[in-house]
Amino acid sequence: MNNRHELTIGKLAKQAGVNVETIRYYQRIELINEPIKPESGFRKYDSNLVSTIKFIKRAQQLGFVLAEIKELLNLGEGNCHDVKELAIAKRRKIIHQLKDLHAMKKELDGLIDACEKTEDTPNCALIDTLAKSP
Amino acid sequence: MNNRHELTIGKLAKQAGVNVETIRYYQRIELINEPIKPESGFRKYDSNLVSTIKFIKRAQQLGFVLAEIKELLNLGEGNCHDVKELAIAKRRKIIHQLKDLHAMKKELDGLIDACEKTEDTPNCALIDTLAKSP
DNA sequence: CTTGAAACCGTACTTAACTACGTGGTTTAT
DNA sequence: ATAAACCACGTAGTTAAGTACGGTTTCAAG
Repeated sequence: MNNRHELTIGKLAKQAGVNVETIRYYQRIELINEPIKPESGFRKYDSNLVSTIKFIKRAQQLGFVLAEIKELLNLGEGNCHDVKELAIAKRRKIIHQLKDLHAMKKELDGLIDACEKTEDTPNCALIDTLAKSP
Repeated sequence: MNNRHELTIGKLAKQAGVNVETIRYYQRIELINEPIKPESGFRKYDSNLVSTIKFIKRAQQLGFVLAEIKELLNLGEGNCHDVKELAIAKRRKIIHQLKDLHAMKKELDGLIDACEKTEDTPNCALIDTLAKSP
């Protein structure tokens, strides 16, 4: 689908919706790898990196830190034994987050609903509910 | 259920599972408010703050930053008009996160499944899938 | 009533994740 | 072929969210 071609760092950054400096930062911490620099000229980036960077950004919004995202990105490599362990751990974490988010959404639904019906501010049960999630 | 009583900052921290300094930090940024100091003696904290702090910690794990959490905590106050706006925006965000997490979980399920069946590492589609989520 | 653990307080340090900056090289549009 | 725009690289600065620390005060147990 995606015509894969080569990009300069600037194009890559624009397409991925991040700053050029961010990409250079990701390279420095080895989250993505820096293409070798040709004897003369600029480095060329494969356009599939656009997806990778977008993935990183979304994963961050979901509460993953870059170190974890690095692991996620490496899941495809390495042998299955290790991959499975890691994947299961990640999944556990995600299931937990899903549970919490559901609870939070339900509370917000209730809050919004109550607001719809009355001028009276419902005393917020949101905190207690979420706090007792283990 | 929870016998509500007064705690010192140290007890509060221990019960909430955070550092004393963290509580003092939350006070500084006005995420929670500092009880007035009695003419003589230590400040006393209401035990319901335990829930509040646990809530903060969970919300952070869900990707909310302290500024947003502050808003969430204030949802109960203020008039219903504002509350509703905020709550709806938060809910939208949460729904979005739920969607992403579901997608991620499904990918991991697939990865784990593939690992179960073969020694062959399945080439990870996770990135592409997540990346195209708007 | 003393002494050791906590609380208080202000300030400074740390880590993660960028973002900016300056100097110099390369490319491209005119 | 030359200026504007962009890339390379190293270093420095920023913001959020704590964490540490050092001196003083206060409480509580023996």
